[in-house]
Amino acid sequence: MRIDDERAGVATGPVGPSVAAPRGRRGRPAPTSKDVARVAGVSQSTVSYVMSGKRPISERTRRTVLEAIDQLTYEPNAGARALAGHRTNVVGLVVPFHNPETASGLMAFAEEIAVTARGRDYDVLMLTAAEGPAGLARVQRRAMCDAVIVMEITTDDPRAAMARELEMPVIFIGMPGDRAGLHCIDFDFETGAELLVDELADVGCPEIAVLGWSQDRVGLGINYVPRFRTHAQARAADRGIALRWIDAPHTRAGVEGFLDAVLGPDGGPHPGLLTVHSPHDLGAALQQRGLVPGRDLDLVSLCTDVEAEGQPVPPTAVSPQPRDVSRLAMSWLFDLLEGDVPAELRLVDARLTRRGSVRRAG
Amino acid sequence: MRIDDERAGVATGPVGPSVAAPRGRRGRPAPTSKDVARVAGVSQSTVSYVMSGKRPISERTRRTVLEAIDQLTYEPNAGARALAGHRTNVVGLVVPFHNPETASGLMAFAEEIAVTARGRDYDVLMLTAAEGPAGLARVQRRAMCDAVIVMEITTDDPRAAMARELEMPVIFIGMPGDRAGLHCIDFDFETGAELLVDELADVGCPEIAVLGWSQDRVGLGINYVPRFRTHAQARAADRGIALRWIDAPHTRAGVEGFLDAVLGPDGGPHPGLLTVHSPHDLGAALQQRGLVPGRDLDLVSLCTDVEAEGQPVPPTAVSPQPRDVSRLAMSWLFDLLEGDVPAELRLVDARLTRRGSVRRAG
DNA sequence: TTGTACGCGTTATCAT
DNA sequence: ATGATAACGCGTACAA
Repeated sequence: MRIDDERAGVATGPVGPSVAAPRGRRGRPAPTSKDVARVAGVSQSTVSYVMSGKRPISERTRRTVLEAIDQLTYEPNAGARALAGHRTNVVGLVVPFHNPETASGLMAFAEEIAVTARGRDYDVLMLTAAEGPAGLARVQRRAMCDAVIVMEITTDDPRAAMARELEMPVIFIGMPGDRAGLHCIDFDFETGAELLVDELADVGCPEIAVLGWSQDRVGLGINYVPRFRTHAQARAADRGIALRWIDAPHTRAGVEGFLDAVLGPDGGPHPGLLTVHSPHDLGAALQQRGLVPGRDLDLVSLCTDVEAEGQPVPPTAVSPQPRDVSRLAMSWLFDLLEGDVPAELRLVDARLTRRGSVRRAG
Repeated sequence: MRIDDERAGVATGPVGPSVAAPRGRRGRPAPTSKDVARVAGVSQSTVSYVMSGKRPISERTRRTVLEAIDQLTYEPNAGARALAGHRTNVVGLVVPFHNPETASGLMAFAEEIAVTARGRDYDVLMLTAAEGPAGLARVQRRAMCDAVIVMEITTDDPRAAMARELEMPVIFIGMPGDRAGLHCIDFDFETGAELLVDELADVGCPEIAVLGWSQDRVGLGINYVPRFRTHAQARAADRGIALRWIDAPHTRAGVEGFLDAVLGPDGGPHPGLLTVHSPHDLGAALQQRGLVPGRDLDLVSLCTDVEAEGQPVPPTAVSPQPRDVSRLAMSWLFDLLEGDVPAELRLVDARLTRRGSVRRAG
């Protein structure tokens, strides 16, 4: 089919047969468990028990019922089920939509959560961070989900107090300053920082220059920002090497400014470079200056494996593992839904992946 | 609070008072409309009618009821409401999680949809494209939402047939080859292509080189890819200028290969450049070669305003306007929920924004 | 203008 | 091992 001929107007008129077949009370209504019961020749409660497995059913009736379900393509009405069962089979996910910088990371989180949820017949309600703590209260009072996952926690997050009040399980990805009574899961940024600093220190860098987060991002109060920084600095001090930390925006200009500030004279020694940005811009800027990581200088990065391997010179890096974090959060969430689990902090291990952007001895 | 001292183990133990206060039947259950009725001294149905406005209520009782609602912080139980009212106040959103390239665009779509939904007291159920057509059938049979928005439609999309079967409104962002009976909304990529080609033709470029989508992306069968390409080529032919189209992956190497192939000799004339990628990499590669758009050559781009303005030399561009498309989709969706609206194609206007990356005459 | 009563489709508690 | 039946909380037709 060619589309050329249909672009006459910007708002094209009616197309196809739907004008004649108005949407509405077309087709039959969705089958109910009552229908299944009738077809299978059993009572409605038996259908329910076959589905839930909450009481022994003879193999014969079980098959009959399952066949009827299959034949009618029956699926339980979510509202009715929630009303009677006090369970929605839905998890809320509070998405921090601001900041396009981390969009691909957020998508990784969200996808993993959605897929994991479906794997246990759960669905995901997408909530916006803009609703704040009130949003959490709302979904609980309306009984729209059984639990909530909240991403991008700030040190002074107002949702922490709300989470403590709620009767519904809440899992924080990230952590507020005071996490008493909260279920928090996060990547081990502390160890990550140490691994990266160590990697540069081990090859004899006399100095480390860190390209940190933009001021905007620091201003948000995301908890892992100071966590990473503090530990990087502490480890550098332990190793007896200087560390220069420069926050810069996630732009071409930001990266250039950083390099201008930290690179030594041409031909001279360069400091070890550590970036918490996507290595994309930094890599391009270095290339432009004719500097190749692993040959002319040493570079390590805090970035996902996907980001690292998309680079011309993939950097040695620590990945914050969004997918692992999500999976762990979901499995914890399901445990919480089944029984009581003490509030605690769970950290996902940091690991360094070497990719040859550091000049290793030997 | 310092976190240093708590990193002893990777999985830290219980923290805070929640160990003593197990989650469970704490607090009271959410108030019901019956509770509101009792407090307000009216019948339950009156409460319902006050909320829906579906019958006249005396100002006095209305106030009393609203006060009771406020006092109890009552919110209607979503399951019960859906069961009785045959309406969920939820819209499904099918998110195409694959391809990290367009993550920031997807987030823009999703955020706009979520915010618009909340503006009318709707929520958003996040569905994965991985469920395919069956996912649409599922949410309808379970009565989990009142309508669905599907993004990233391919020319031969299997969800099109399903959408025609469903009783629930479905809005496609993008369009399949045969859109009879479907409600589709999309950006006017055809006009966008023409505007971009014209812009280069108008300043006398003897030739245009297009940096197209990666083969991966082309292979997905996203409908706007051939739409854009066909119209760009046709318009170039109309204008009597040559157009070279080169598909390349969204990487540094892809961009370099493109430039190597199309740029003229040093000092010689360069073709007008048109990129459908984010202009980020192309801009960097040009800069590295000492070429400044608007001074040494002409460059136009198909990218969002945010992407354009994040560049050192913001390119003249046509934005696919993800937010406008989302808003329009939602307003159309609400119309569909209120009554019958004929199936049609709605296109969002293409506009060119000049930013000085093209050497204009005069 | 307001109250009464039934039904929505499940789950879960009684019986048998 | 299975069948009646009572909630669950809200919307709405019917009565008053």
